[in-house]
Amino acid sequence: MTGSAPHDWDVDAATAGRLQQRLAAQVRLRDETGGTATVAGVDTGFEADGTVARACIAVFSWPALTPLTRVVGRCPVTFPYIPGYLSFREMPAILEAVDRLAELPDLLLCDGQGIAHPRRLGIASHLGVWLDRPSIGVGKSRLCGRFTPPAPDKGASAPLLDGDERIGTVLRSRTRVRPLFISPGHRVSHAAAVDWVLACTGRYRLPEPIRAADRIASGRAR
DNA sequence: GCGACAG
DNA sequence: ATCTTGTCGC
Repeated sequence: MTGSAPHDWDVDAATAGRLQQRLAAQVRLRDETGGTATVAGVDTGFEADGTVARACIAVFSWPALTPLTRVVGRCPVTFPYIPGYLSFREMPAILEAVDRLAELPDLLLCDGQGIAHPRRLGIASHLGVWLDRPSIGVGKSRLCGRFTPPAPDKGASAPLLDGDERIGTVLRSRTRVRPLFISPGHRVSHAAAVDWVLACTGRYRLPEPIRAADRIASGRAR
């Protein structure tokens, strides 16, 4: 469907790191989400004792946010969990799910980081570049970067910094909840990334598309 | 050498 | 991520 080299997943951490550096150079931070008509949530869970990765992509219409379709992809796990290399563990299953989509969503909200990553290629950026699609990283906790806690009110935010470089936004998606770590994945700006997350968030901490994907990926819904 | 560390 | 009951708070 998209992508390129067949086996960029069967590598060791050192090779994966070089691959991340190379792909990070392709990330664009200009907002290109203008004509968005569909927004998808992407999340991965595990089954068979953590032996198999199960990814779900839940697609919604925009701006009505009506559920349109959802697909699931599975793949044997071949890469261990190493902070900073998450995409090499989960992307194979995500791409299996992508293959089951009739058409690519206009915008992808991924569970995990975008450029808020040591080499600026968290899973949201990796997927966005791979599919050449706008993507946003929605992390439930911090991987790297420094920040001052944002005010407790919904919408309050603080920049996530790595030295003097801005790599994301620490965002209070709901009043008095633990903040989310938002960062551009690909073809989205910092500001647009935050706007999209807030626009897709309803009564809960996580945006609806990700919640929907999460319920299925984690195996507690169908 | 000593912490930190997405899911 | 996943293993797990009750429990605290809105």
